[in-house]
Amino acid sequence: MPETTWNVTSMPGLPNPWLAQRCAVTASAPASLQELLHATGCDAMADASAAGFTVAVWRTRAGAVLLHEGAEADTVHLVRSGSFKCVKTSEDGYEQVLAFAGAGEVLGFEAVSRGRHTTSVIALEDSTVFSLPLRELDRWRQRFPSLDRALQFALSRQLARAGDVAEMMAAVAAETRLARFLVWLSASMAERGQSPRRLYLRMSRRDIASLLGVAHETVSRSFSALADWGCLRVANREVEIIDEAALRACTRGTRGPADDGSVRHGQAARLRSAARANAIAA
Amino acid sequence: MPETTWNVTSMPGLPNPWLAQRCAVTASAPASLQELLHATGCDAMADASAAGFTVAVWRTRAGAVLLHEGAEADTVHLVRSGSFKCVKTSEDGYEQVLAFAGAGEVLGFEAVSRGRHTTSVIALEDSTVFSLPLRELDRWRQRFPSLDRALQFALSRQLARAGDVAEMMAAVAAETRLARFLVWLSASMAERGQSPRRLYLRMSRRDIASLLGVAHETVSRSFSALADWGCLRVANREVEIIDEAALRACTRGTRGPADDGSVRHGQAARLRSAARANAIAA
DNA sequence: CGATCGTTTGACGGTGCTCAATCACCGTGG
DNA sequence: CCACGGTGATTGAGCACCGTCAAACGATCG
Repeated sequence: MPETTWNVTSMPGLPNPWLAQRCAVTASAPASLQELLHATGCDAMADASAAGFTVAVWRTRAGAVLLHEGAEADTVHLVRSGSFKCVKTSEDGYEQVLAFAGAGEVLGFEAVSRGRHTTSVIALEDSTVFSLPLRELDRWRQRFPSLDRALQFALSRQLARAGDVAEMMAAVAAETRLARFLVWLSASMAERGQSPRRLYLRMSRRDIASLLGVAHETVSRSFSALADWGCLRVANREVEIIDEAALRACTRGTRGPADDGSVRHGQAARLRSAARANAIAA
Repeated sequence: MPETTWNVTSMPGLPNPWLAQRCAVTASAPASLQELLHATGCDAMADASAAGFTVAVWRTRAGAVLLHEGAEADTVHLVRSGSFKCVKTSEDGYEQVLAFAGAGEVLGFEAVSRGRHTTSVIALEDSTVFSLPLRELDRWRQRFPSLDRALQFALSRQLARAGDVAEMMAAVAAETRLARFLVWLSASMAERGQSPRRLYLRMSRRDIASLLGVAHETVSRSFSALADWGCLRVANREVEIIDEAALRACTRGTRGPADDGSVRHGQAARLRSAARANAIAA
């Protein structure tokens, strides 16, 4: 299997210059359908007729751009290992992070309806993806019902995750947003069989800030606050959840019920006491 | 065709009492596959073998709950006419709006991966939906490739829309968020062949506020501001876009590029002058 | 070891959230 | 017919939180 490598320093025809970034994506050994199904976490069994059938696998280095916003779409990817961020880059160069994606997640499917990718996808670490050519996809799905089921399952999860992201961004207090993000991340790790307690953040503070819709300094402050309140132990990108109940208490706190007249002033003070109360109760 | 009607005043087994709401959903005359395909906006042609094949149609009154968060999922819906809001209800009763959905959009597909619905879906006006039973869906998709294509197309668009929502919520200034929402809504109306200038908002200010992640008073103030700046004419729920260029100017404004050191102070003042500058230029 | 980037912490000012009052709109019932 | 709540929308006032700017520190990599 020849290893093809290419670098894209400029993407002619793209609307804005910020999209031009170095791209380091290489082909790797193809994988069996069985392995793809396993990655999705869907319990579908490989079809009998799938013997010998393989799907292409690509390797991406940390920081590499797997999909370019605005580029023509010919492939859908499914994460095999590693992690990615999905971003929209605006004219002034601001990177809005829409989601983080780990093993089993679909990348680039939005392009099916528009022909072009609506987001850029960037690897947060050295990663591998299954590549499904759009040209063949319909045929493959018809031939291998298990592949079809796995894809529908993954798409469904993608939609659910989009809702989760909105829920994180919608919180009032910055600490609440971060707490929700960490609980979400913890759950994601648990789903993949990793420790829900000890988290290693593959993304920068700035990326987290972008996802949550706050300034990156505020994320830093929120980490410190949650650590002060005894929820976390933070060392750079290593986060340990000390008191899950207290952290979960911090995830509560919305804009309040539509028709409730109760007093609801000083969100930050409320959060502090909530975390403390939970710490004492434990 | 008998018209079956039922009312659900309480949903036993649901985690929280706020989810219990009156539900007024009735069966209507089934529709052809051809009509379903047309609703999606996908250009797939109906299959030859689809003659006589029909899908169930439901009618929902304004305010009715089509899908209950936490309820077991057995159906996927596709909007035929009208509009809906998708909400997550938290323990304290706050309704977080995740999205608004119009004709051609998929409702309830997130449940495929989790078995239960993760959001409630509420009709904003009298509406109709195509109902696709999950039990039959895989079989139908296999028998009618055009149905399959339409569904994939709609799912893809759903994912793209989730990104749009994140983009709206991510903006710094409240006026920017509202401006993005209005531009988005205008584009949605145009896609469906309606006027992109004169908008009738089916949702309340509170719903908009929830989607954008701000207080509903702030939405009201932002409407007034955009009207003052000559972008809009606002009369209750009727909105006319007077100066699209000025409105579009208000959609710009992010947290600024990652590595740019230029001065960026007083977002509100910037917006005012941006809208004015555009108004003068025109 | 210097350069660059990411992270943390501080200070200050502005924006938006909370609370509150008012008005408009609407269906109901006196 | 108009009073009567009820809901939704608008506007104002005060203050808390977070964004902006700035500087220092730490990590990583050449």
